[in-house]
Amino acid sequence: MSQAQSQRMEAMCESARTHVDHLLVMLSKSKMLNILYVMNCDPAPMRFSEIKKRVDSSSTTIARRLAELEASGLVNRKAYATVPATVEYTLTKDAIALRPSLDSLFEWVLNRADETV
Amino acid sequence: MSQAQSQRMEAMCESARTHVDHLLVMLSKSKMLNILYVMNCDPAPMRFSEIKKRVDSSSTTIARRLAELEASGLVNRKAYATVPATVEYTLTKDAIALRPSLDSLFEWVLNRADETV
DNA sequence: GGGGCAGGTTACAACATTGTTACAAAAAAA
DNA sequence: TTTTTTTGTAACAATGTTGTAACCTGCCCC
Repeated sequence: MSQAQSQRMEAMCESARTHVDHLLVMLSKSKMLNILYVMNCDPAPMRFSEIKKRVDSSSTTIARRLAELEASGLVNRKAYATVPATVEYTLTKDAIALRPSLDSLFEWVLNRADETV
Repeated sequence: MSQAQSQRMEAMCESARTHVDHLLVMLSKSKMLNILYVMNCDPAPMRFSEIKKRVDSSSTTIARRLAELEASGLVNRKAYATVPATVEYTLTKDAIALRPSLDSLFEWVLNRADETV
């Protein structure tokens, strides 16, 4: 392999690593797993207030997380011009692909919590 | 159901919820998923410096995370009286049960990172 | 006019987390 | 003797994150 190729490959690995890091940092933010989980449990579009209620956090945090998820292409946001406003969130195909992992992760968490009680 | 029973059940749910919360908060800490992942990838006991190198973080953070994992019964710590000190960490049975979830989660992360590159 | 609703945004103070630096201990190596 | 190694810990300043309270937009209802 030429030095140029090797450098390109290193750059690609570097890039992939930062993407992986970015995803992990995002997933590690508070309430992020909670949000993904409640949205995964119910395939129907979910409104802001419903997510907030199920996740049990402040509007600010929920709004921040949803914005981050949208920016990363994991949720779609659809606003309707009703009064009062209606906004629906749905998981994208990419996020739905996370479902088995999250199911299995939460199964583990719940099992563990059961045993610890 | 009597009121007393109902109260007991609520308390249990409450307790389970706090345990779930506690686990999720722990899993959401920085580098936590990274550590669990690198330890899951290699079933052999792993030394502090090796974990630090693979996860790429400061000693302080790695030490804090490992202490938290040990306190939660997810890793075992074994110190040998060698010079200089040797300390080995291994995942407990509980943590190993997390393996399929983590594998699948990281597969998703890596796939997603690939596509985004 | 005043109040309410959904779905936020903004500012800010309080709190939590991070990395850095310095330090330790103990024996072997230089 | 000084350095090196491993595995940390302590203190601290810098940085990041959180919730709260206030506010906003429409429009409808009283």
